[in-house]
Amino acid sequence: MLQEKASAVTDDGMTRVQPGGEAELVPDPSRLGQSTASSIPSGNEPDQNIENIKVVLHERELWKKFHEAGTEMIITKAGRRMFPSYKVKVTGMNPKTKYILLTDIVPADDHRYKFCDNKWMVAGKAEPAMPGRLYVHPDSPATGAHWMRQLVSFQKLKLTNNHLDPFGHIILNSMHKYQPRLHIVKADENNAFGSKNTAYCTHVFHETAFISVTSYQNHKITQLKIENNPFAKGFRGSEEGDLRVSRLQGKEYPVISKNMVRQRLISSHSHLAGKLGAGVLTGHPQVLSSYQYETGGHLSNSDPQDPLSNHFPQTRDPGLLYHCFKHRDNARHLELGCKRPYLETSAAVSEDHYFRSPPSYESPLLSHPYCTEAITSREACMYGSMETESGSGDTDEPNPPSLNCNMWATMQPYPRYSVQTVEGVPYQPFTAHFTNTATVTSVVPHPSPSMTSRPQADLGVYNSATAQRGLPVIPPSSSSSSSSQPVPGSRDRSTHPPLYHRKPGSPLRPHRDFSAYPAQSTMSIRDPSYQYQMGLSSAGTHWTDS
DNA sequence: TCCCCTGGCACATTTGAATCGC
DNA sequence: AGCGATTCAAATGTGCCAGGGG
Repeated sequence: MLQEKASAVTDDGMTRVQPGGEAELVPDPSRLGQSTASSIPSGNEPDQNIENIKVVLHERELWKKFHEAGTEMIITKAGRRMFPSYKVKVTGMNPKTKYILLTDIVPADDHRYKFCDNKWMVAGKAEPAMPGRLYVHPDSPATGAHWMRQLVSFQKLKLTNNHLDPFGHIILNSMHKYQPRLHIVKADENNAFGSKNTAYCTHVFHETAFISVTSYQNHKITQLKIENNPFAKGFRGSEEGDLRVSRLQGKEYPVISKNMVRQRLISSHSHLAGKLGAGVLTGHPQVLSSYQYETGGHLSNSDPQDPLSNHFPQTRDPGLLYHCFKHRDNARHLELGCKRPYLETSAAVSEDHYFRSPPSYESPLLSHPYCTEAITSREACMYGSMETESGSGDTDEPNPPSLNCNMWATMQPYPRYSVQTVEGVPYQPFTAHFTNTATVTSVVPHPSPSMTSRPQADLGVYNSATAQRGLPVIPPSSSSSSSSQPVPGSRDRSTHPPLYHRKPGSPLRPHRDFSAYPAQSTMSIRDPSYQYQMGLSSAGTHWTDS
């Protein structure tokens, strides 16, 4: 079925799916100097150019270096930036059309990893996925000219392992593999985000996959970070990362860190060298399109160098792309579960916050308005959706200021989650969840036995204020972000983001653009049924299944 | 005992307000 | 008064480490 409707695939594995269901051939992104980005345009305006948008990963070579070593990203309770930071160069946009750029980070597979013998190995089943969140670029929405004018940087994005993170950081599980994704949503006035005409595309750069850690496991990664991250300059200097420590401790001899000892011991006894280049990656890429979910097929990786290329499905069904939403109700079978190290401290965050009783799977993210304190910051607009539900009072901010950023709830797609496709179902436009609880709830999938322990919250577009007022609010632009006001008495701008104030004249009035969402057409941008990812590699060179 | 996480630390960079000169 | 350049303290980001908990 899906295969029959599959779009044409280019000889390089790159496929374009026309909104109308037709496929067109596009150049191999790698040949264009792009990373293995994939996009699946959506919407019903074939003459619009969202399907022609090209995205190039900035500092791809650096990303590759990390990828080859097995990228690790530190996650902390307070939130940690990614390094390398996620920056892209976008071309092919309509200069006058407004777009929203956002990223999310989804599990790359359903494994938990451990660093053993100087390589990553599967250590078991993944913890239940964290509530998905999106990071909306603070410039959003902005015209294509704006996006194409310069690099689009998501460097302010922060990762946390705090399940109750109130700051909108992207919540991840430690020792799990993740894949960042970029979504481009057309949001011009005639094609308001969430309207029937909404078009979007998703780009995935396989070399940006990483394993989240609370402390670096691979010394190679540590060194790469120190060498390349300006903020880590203090640890530079020959072997002197260690020498510095020794100086600090008033010792004449280098102090070898515990980690280094471990690394070096391991190195000396392992066959790392042989494995490094082997590309032994069996952690299956799981941030995959609905096609894979549906067909179990594999999409070819557009990156010919990626050993996992042939793990990706090549078929894509534009029809599925457009109408999956309702199918999800029947097809997404979830068993909610969640590691909750922080939940236990909060009575308000009850179990059912994470464990919704089937069959009416209801994402806690979506069923409970995000209503914590303002999570907006000067730059970051990361929107969560789950933390506060009815227990919003548990946050540190007793009186949450109104939130002017959108809240985005995301879900973590896993390939094994099947998405039942019903042919003939009308196209369901991409609809951001600037909706109230009821609306969101109405569209979340129901659990099924085929899906286990994977809370798949809808990728809703949430705004705390919106959730409370029922009015959607658009993310602030970066220009307006500079006008943000710090929280009085707050030293930590990251942990106490200032309220956000949109400058007059900022593009797109939120209410105009987002208030008219058809409640019943809400869908998830991260709903695998709406995702088309190609060339997604799940791991670095020595991320291996046991 | 091992693994993982947390909080504190020192250092470097970034940011923005204050100051100065034109 | 307005503008741009400079200075400097505060804020922020970073990896390392000791210690704690499961």
